[in-house]
Amino acid sequence: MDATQEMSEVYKLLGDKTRLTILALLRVQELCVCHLVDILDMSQPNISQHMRKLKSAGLVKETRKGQWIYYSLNIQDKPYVRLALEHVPSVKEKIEKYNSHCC
Amino acid sequence: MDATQEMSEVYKLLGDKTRLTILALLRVQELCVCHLVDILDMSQPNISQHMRKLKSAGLVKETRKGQWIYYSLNIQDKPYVRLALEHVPSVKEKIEKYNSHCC
DNA sequence: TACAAACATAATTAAATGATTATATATTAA
DNA sequence: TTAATATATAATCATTTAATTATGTTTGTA
Repeated sequence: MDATQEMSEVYKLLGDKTRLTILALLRVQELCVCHLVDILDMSQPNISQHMRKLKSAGLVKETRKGQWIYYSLNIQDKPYVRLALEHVPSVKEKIEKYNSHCC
Repeated sequence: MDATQEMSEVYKLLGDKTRLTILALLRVQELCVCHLVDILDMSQPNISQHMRKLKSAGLVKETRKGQWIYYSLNIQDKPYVRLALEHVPSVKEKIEKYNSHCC
């Protein structure tokens, strides 16, 4: 797959409001699925499916912490994704209440 | 429509290899439909449909020059689109032969 | 060990999307 | 005015996609 194709595949992933918001949230801090379900008010399987796509594209990575699986950004090597996320409106206020506890 | 939604709509448009290439080509110079048909080796209606989407999202504008309709970028007010296109692999070699004539 | 919680996966469905085919419109040239 | 060229639009079709529903897997806990 050529580079332009790869870029368009990534933009396709950003081309969904839910996923774009998830990535913007993860730019603030790592989060587990239950956080995302709560913040975005969507079903758990729906969030999981989005995370699977993001993960298989290499945009996020996961870390299990006991019962919870935390997702974080994995875009060091994708400067254009970083730039894209820098332009997404702030989501910090959506996230602050989750700083210390899980669901 | 909120700003994040708008951004995701734009990324959805970039999330197609044909359209991403068209935008990269237009970054080099304005082009008419017949150029794009020729360069991308796709059907005229197909290109026209893509141009309609790009135009209705405000990413390109058109100028009629006699028989031909030239498209050009219209992204002065969309810095994140400019940044995105700066990272698309160069398409200059695809375009050079069209500098002076039309189809 | 048994149960509950967190998450993933699979199957299904409805809607959106890209491409094709056919046709219409507008401009230029004979 | 007729024909040809460039482009747009409409209709159709196959594929993809987001979401839901149902079920499976793993981890922690009673």
